Amino acid sequence: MTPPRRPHPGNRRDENARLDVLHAADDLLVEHGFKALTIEAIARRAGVAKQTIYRWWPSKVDILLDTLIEDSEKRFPVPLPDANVTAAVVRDYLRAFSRFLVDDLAGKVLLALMAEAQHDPATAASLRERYLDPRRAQERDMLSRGVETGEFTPRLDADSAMDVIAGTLLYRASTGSGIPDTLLDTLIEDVLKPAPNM
Amino acid sequence: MTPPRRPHPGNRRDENARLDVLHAADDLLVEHGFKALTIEAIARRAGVAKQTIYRWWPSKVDILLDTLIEDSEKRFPVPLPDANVTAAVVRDYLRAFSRFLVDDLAGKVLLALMAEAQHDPATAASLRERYLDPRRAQERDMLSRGVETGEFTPRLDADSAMDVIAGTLLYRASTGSGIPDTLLDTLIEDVLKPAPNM
Amino acid sequence: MTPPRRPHPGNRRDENARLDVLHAADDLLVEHGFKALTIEAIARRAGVAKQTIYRWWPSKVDILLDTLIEDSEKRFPVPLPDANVTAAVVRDYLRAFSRFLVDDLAGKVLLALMAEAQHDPATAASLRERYLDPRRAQERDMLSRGVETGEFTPRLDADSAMDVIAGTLLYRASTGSGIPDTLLDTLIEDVLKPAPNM
Amino acid sequence: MTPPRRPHPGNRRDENARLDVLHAADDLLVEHGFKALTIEAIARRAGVAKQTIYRWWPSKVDILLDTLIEDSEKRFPVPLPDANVTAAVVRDYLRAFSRFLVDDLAGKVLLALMAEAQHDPATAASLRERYLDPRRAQERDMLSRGVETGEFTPRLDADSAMDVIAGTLLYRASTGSGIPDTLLDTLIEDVLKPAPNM
DNA sequence: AATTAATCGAGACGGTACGTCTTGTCTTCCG
DNA sequence: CGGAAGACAAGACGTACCGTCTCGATTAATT
Repeated sequence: MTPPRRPHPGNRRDENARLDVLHAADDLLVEHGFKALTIEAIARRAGVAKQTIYRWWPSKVDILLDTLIEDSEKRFPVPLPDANVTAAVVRDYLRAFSRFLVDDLAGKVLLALMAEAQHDPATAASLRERYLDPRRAQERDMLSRGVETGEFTPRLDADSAMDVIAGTLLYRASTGSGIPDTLLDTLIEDVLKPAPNM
Repeated sequence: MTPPRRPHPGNRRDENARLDVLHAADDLLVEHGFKALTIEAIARRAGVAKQTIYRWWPSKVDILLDTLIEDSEKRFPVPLPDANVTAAVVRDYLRAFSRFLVDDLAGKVLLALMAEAQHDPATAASLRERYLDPRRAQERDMLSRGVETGEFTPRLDADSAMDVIAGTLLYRASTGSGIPDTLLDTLIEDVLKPAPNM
Repeated sequence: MTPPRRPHPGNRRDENARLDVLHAADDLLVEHGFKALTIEAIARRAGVAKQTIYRWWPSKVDILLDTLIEDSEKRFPVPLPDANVTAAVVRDYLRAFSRFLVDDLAGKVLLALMAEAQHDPATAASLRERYLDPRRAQERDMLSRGVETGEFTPRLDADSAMDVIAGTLLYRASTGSGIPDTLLDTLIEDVLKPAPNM
Repeated sequence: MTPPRRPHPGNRRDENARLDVLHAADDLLVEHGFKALTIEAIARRAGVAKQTIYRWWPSKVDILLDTLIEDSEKRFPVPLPDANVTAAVVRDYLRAFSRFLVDDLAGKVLLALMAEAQHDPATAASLRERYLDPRRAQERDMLSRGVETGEFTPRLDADSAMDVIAGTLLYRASTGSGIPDTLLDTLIEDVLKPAPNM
């Protein structure tokens, strides 16, 4: 009588449901903003029962984190640990990051999560553990190697330097100001102080 | 029947009610976070009717903005337009700003509003118009005068330079990392490039 | 600058305000029903301050009672105590009452107050004291004199007989069934049993 | 966290909640009157969420109607269509109705709904469709059969006769006058005119 | 004439209830 | 057992009235 909405794969986790939820959350965030991103709305849009969401994700923040981690890795991977860290490599990485924040719809997810982290300690913890800290470790490593090879001579430690750069880019992106190449280049010059033979 | 709990000032706005709401909102934000900052909770805590809040504030964000504007002016006023802008003046101003963000409970209001602005365009507009833009205009003016007198020789325009500094400080504060004086000093050195006779 | 809204008669009660309130209440009841008859709506419509209403009337029910008493006296006065009570006199009185209930907008006020009396004991008391009891006393007297002169030979006492007649008419009016003359005539015949030489 | 106060039967309607609401509404009406019968109060008393009430009942009137219909059927059922309609049967039915109105707490529900119907057309429609019309149809049938068998010889049609009787009884009950047996008996005599061999 | 006293329109106030929405939990039934 | 469906208790949303109050103006009667 009732048409089967979706083939149930039995007692294994339904990969279709998982993807539907991820996409629904992403779409809702982009289309209607974080305020409209309720569990009910996601379930409605994904054609999924609320319980299915609660079963697999502790909160809507974790849904976004899942998509953010996947997308970040695709859009602006940190250069591999064994790569040669030249000034150009770092600049390209930061440009990719800037484009992710400003032009990429997936970048909105990061901005939204950064904001939500300010409102909710649990989000702050998840975001830090699953996203910020791992990436920062890679970035710190990248910069450190650049410093070791004399490519950069920053006055700040690698972590603080990354805070200056990331903080500036996030601030510009979050206020909708955009990030011109000249701004980023000057920032790299002033903070990282690359060797003149760049 | 019910004893009057507070003298009604008639058909003029009740200053007591206004202050009670402001303080209640502030306290709730600090004690229980932005998530607990509901109109109902503010009304309950302030001993005020919900309608009194809706009558005078379009949203809870505007309540926070009212407290933020007052507190900012008290805690870290921008140096007056006719003041002599030395490197020390700028450094002191930025230190006051840093302390506001890190140590002052009122600083949490700014961080919360920055976050909420990311979630809600209306908040973004209010925050920009009533707080960020006016202060930025003063700060830009401050820096520009310092540049004119040769006190600073930044490679960036005054606005971008302020974005770097503010973005960095806000990022550090929002992640709970703290803002050591050495970080701020180096940031000033690298970005604003003060004259050596500082 | 501001045009004077209404000439104040000074420290005497403003008769215009009184009439405006009465008419506003009446109009609102007829146009939008009892549910829309709020003090705020009356004040709004009458162009009067709420306090002016609360100063002179204990409740909105008393406003309606004021209009009801005036209108009833005009539309269907009880025959004077010294009048000769013939069957025709009684029938004419009851027909006037029926018309008041069914056709007259003022009759809606009585139906509304009867209903409200069921919901609110204070209304029941006011309605009884200021309206029902005085009229019933006159009606009882009217019937009693008709019985004394042999015009009627009811099996019930005057009060119960009036309850049957009034109850029936109010029920028909309140259900919107209307009150045909034949129904009223038969009711008089069966209950009051007038002398055959009517 | 919160211990389950009641076993959840899942996605089927919770019969316990339904009964709790019905009883809470009934109790509140009897104890504090119609004015205190708010959805919030019912929910509070029943230990039920407001949404649960709004999910199943369009308005508080429909809650009362549910209880009224059940109680009426129990307390004073109309004699079955195939029963022999003697004067005694009709008198007993009307006495049960009178007792329901005067002595039974459930009778207050009918009086309250009759009153509310006067204030609110939607209530009038519901009350008529779900209660008054069905019962009246049965009563009309009862009387008609009594007339056909010569048990009664009323001057009025069955419907009008019932209006006289019901109107009188409701009026007496609503004014708190009570309904003595002699009043009811005389009313039956005068209006229905039963055959003398009663 | 100056003062006093009451009325008036206006509207702020602390409350309560409205009907809607979302939360996270729980239960049923189907595949 | 996973998943769709959806009932449930809880509680916030923003609005409408309640009845009380205070304001500043206006006007009549009393100094």
